[in-house]
Order: sequence, then structure tokens, then C-alpha cells
Amino acid sequence: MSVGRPREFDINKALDQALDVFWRKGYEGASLPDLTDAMGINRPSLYAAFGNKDALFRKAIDRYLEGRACHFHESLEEPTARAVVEKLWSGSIELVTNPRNPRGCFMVQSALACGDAADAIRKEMVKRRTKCEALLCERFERAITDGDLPPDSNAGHLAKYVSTVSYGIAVQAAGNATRDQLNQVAKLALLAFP
Amino acid sequence: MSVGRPREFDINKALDQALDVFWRKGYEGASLPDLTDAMGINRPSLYAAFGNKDALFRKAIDRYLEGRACHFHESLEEPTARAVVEKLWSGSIELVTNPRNPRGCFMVQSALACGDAADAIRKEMVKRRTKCEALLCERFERAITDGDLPPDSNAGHLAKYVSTVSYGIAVQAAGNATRDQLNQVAKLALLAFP
DNA sequence: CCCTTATTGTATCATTCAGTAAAAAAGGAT
DNA sequence: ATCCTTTTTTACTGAATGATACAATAAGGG
Repeated sequence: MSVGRPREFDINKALDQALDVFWRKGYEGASLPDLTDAMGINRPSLYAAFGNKDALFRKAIDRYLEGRACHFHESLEEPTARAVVEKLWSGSIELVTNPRNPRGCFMVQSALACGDAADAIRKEMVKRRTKCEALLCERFERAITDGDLPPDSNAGHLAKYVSTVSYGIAVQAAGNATRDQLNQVAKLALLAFP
Repeated sequence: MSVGRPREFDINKALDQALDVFWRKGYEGASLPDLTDAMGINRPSLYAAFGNKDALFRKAIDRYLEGRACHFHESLEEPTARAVVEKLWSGSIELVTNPRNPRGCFMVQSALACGDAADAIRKEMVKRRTKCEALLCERFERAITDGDLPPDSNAGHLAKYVSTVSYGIAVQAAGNATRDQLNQVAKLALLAFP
């Protein structure tokens, strides 16, 4: 098939390892030695396979959303708006407190505030979070059309509320909040949902 | 009084400038040139007055909580638990969307995830956030004792919920959320409060 | 008016940062 | 077996990092 010396590492496994480092340490806090050590490759291999630190991070975002955080897109397919929110929050709680993952949410904590050099990354994360909220908003608009939500509901406000609670859960998990505590929070937060 | 060459800068004004830099760029993202430029002093003056970057940051935490974010402690003195929450959230929204401040909340975004060198700072921020939540919890326990909240309320759960919404508001503000949008979120979130 | 004390400016320290050049190594193609 | 292409390895680059040494400077106390 491919000509030349075969690559000795699995590119997706390496990307998963890089994702974990970025997740735990943030974009700025993750140094190239941190990344290459975790990925089990040396620096030129990283650059050849992924471009540079910026490009590697962007690939890690996609990997996160399509893999570890796939509960988000799945939750949108639930039959009712309330079920969407329940699945979204419970899935988030499972993700951010899973001992196999770094604590907290990659989309929130990997580039929330940073220096000038990383500002493009920060903006990209803002865009991604906004995009997720927009998808949630569309889902609620459909629920209103379907009569699933009251006709006087405001899909935008609801989407922002649901997103806000998700982000708050992520910050709590980055501290020492337990799964049970966060489930209690979600249960309480659901009272505000129509 | 003091002997020796007098300091040429106002130490609290310099600390305020440093706080702003840490707030906008995070602990790791703020370089010493960033800090000294904003503070209008040179490096040895910074080290003589504040110790080092770590010590400067810790002084900035106190400055933040006692100054810009004083609404938190003030809100605890409101007569009812509901009024506490209303003042806490509205004060937070004012703070994190005030154009005179960096976007978002210093306590959330200055050291949420970071490299090994900054891990002590990250832990300190976790401890501080936990402390604020504990104060909120105590206030709600008092409200239960006073009959202000229903006797079957769980102060711990309520405190965690209120904190979670606050953190979520902070993340939203670090994005592009407007004050009006966040006030809508707070209004909605208040429906879940007894 | 000198002497002590503290701050300021300059210049520099060793270390770490992200990113690469060049040669060695491992296969497939001819 | 020998070339060709790609990956791996080693070593290195210039720039930026946090932190200081040292001398010049400016005030107050005796």
C-alpha cells in the first residue's frame, strides 16, 4: 500500500493521549515534552503527523466532540426537550467525573483565559461552545413547533440556561465535586425547565 | 517614618493592574513583561514589593475578593435566602460583564486547568471557591433555622446549585454572552429555588 | 553633611519554550 | 540487491520564560 517507512504509532491513540494532556493542563499548560511523552513519540513525529501544537489541539477538539463527548449530539435526538436536557446533563456529569478522564470539561477548561499567543485557540473554543448552544436552541425551537414545549417558551433563553448549568457543572467537577452532588444539582436545575 | 528611598508607585494601584492582567490572561498566560508593563514598574520593583509571580497572584486573589467581587460577601447579609441568591447572581452578572473589567470571573478562569508549575495556584483557587460555597451553605442553614427556607431544604444542595449557576454565568461571560442574556438565565434559574 | 536604607534601572542569569535540519532506519518497488 | 519514499532519531535553533546581581539614585536620621 503506502510507500516509505511505516508509521510506528497509532495516530488516533496518540491523538487521544494528546487530548488527555490538553484536557488536564489546558492549551498553554501543555508543553511539547508533556505531549510527546504521553503520546509515546518524539517531536518531529508529532510535527509530521499533526502539523504543530495549534493544529494538534484543533484535531483534539474534533476527537473530543466525536468521541468522549458524543453524548451531546446523541442527546439532541431524544424525543422530548426535557429528555434532551436530562440526557445532556447526566451525560456531562458522567463525562466530567469519570475517573478515566481528567476532571472537568475539555471545552470549558482547556482555553478559557490565556495569553496572546493562544488567543486564536481561545476564540475557537468560544465559537465551538456557541455552536453547541445554537444546536440546542434549534432543538428547542423544534420542540416548540411540535407542541412539546409551551408556545410562549423562549428557545434561546432555555438553551442559554441549559448551557450555563452545563458549564457550571464542568467548573464544579474541576474542583472536587462528586457525581452524586452534581446529580443533585441537575435534579434541582431541572425544576426550572418547563 | 520609613527610611530609604520612597517607593514611586502606589502598591494597590499596581496590584489592581496585575489583577486585571491575571484576570484576562490567566496565571500561566500572564508573563512578567505583561505584568510589569501594565503595572508601570520594572521587574526588580515587582519582586521587591510582592515577592514573585506566585505571591503576586495570591495577593491579587485577596484584592479581587475584597474589592471588585465584594458583592459576594455583601449578598450574604441580605435578609432572606432568596434575596441572597438574587443579589449574588445579579452582582456576578454585573461584575463579569462590566466593560471596565476583563470578561468573565477571575476566580473561575485564572487557573482552571494548568501545567505542573502552576498546580499549587490551581489548588488554591479550588480551595477558595470551595470556601465561598461553604459560606453560602452556612447562610442557607441559617435560613432553614430561621424558617426562611422550608425545613426539608438541603442547604448543601442549594449552595452547590447556586454556585454552579454562578460558575456557568462566568463561563458564558468569557464567551460573548450579554448582560441581558445572563439576567434571563438568572431569572430562569431562580425558578428552581424554593 | 555624611551614613544608612530602600528603590530604581540596566544588564544578565539559567531554563524552558515551540519548532527544525540532517542523518539513520525501515519498508515497498524495480 | 538497489533505489525511493517516508518515518524516526539526535541534535540543535532563536526566542521567551521567571528570577537576580549590581550599581546608580533618592530620601530620612544622626
